[in-house]
Amino acid sequence: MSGEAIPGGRRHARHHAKPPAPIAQPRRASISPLTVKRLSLYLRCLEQLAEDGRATVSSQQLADALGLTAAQVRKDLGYFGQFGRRGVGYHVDDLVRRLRGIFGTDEVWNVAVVGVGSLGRALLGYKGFLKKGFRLAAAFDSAPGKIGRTFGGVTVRAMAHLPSAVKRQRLRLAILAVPVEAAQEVADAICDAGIKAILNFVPATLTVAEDIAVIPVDLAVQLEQLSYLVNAPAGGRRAR
Amino acid sequence: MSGEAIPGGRRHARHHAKPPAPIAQPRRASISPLTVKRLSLYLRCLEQLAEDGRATVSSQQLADALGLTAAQVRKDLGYFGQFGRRGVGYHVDDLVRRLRGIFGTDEVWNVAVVGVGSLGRALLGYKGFLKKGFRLAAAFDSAPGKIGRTFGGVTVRAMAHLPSAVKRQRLRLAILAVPVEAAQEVADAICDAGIKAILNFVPATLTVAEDIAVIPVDLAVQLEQLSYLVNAPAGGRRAR
DNA sequence: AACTGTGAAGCCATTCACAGCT
DNA sequence: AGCTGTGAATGGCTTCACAGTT
Repeated sequence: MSGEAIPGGRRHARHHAKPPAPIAQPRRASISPLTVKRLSLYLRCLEQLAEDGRATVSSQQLADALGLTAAQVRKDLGYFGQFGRRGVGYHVDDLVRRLRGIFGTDEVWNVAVVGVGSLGRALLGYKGFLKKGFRLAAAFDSAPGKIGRTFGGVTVRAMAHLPSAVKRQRLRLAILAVPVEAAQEVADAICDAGIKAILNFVPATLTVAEDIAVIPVDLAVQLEQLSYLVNAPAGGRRAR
Repeated sequence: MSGEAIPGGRRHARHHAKPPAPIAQPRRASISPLTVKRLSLYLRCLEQLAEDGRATVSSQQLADALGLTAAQVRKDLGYFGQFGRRGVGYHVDDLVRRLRGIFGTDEVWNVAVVGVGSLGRALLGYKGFLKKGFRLAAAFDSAPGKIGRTFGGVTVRAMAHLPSAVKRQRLRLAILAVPVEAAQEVADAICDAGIKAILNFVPATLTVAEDIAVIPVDLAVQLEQLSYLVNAPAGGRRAR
């Protein structure tokens, strides 16, 4: 009811490589979500390395830092181009730039926070997003008592203002943090307003159009994963 | 590098079914984390169905509600026992009970919140965890200004009290929400105190003993996944 | 000598398809 | 007839292993 059959479009004419590759954002061809998730971890790690002043890093070092294999690091990066230099490794600053290009976070994305309960407020107060290329730039709620109040420098507006804000502020991402009863209705409004992707903190499965991306973050589910692991007689531990 | 080589034991002499099967928590044999995650979603969905007064549900209906296939639902459940009745489906209340047994959440788990910044406070204020079997029962911080204050009915204590609280309150899970610089140090303290699993909100990879489970929840990473999907010229949308 | 990039192999997860209950 | 439980087939992700580059 959501992970629809993928269009499965034919695409991607493979033009053969160029040695170091010109700019970021090269070929594409439906990359696994697992790969994309690891890409985020590579980026986070590389940003740390850059801050520490490291110039280059090998796939093995990256793998060790994240609990992966060197081959996997190379393969993941290989889907997007040839970013390394044989015998040398990857240039940290360069790879950071390329990864940001892949995510689009070389430019700042404005993000809407919809639902300003305690979680929404906590997110508005977190200053770490900007460094990663995300600015929580607008907040919406339906409670009259919240509208007009300011959290983390952002003034809460009525839901009715969402569509115009989407255009004016070029909002493409929304963080959904409303009560579970309201979730689907609000999600519909968000999509109608022109938002392209939703980070869903609500413990409910949203039904949205095919071209809207949704990533669920259900904290109770995460705790359950943990209690399973602790409860399990045998079996694997999780990484990190 | 984490998902250790599996024992791979031969086991499970197939003793032919017992109609409804005795109690929950039957066989086990290193289940995929992906399966465990879906199990949480089944449970969430079933709890909703139970609230709505539904008596039975088929694998197809469950699959439709979550964007999966009926075969996958049956296979996932099949790892843990024979919970359904052919020709009928699954009894909702029964399956809820069995799934809770698998997660261990038929009893309430006390959880420690370590780091009472805005995110920690928001979590302490969220009342939805208890219904899922988790009680945020203790909070710790190192800032003198926070110690003694109460959030969501929980009084913040100094980190030094963690070890005794672990024993007294039988804390096995901790939510880590401290600043990134302190994360590894605090994680070490948490593990020393006897905590068995960590929900890690800090954007850093923790190094912990093999027998400690860690599940990372990096919100910037999640936003990056979304921006990738929106940025991507072609390719799949995510579910939910 | 060090290290990347990448086909091929291996492994794991999902889907298929159907036997077996109700 | 309806629906589960599960081997077998399929498909996808990861690891291997090595050619290629610095």
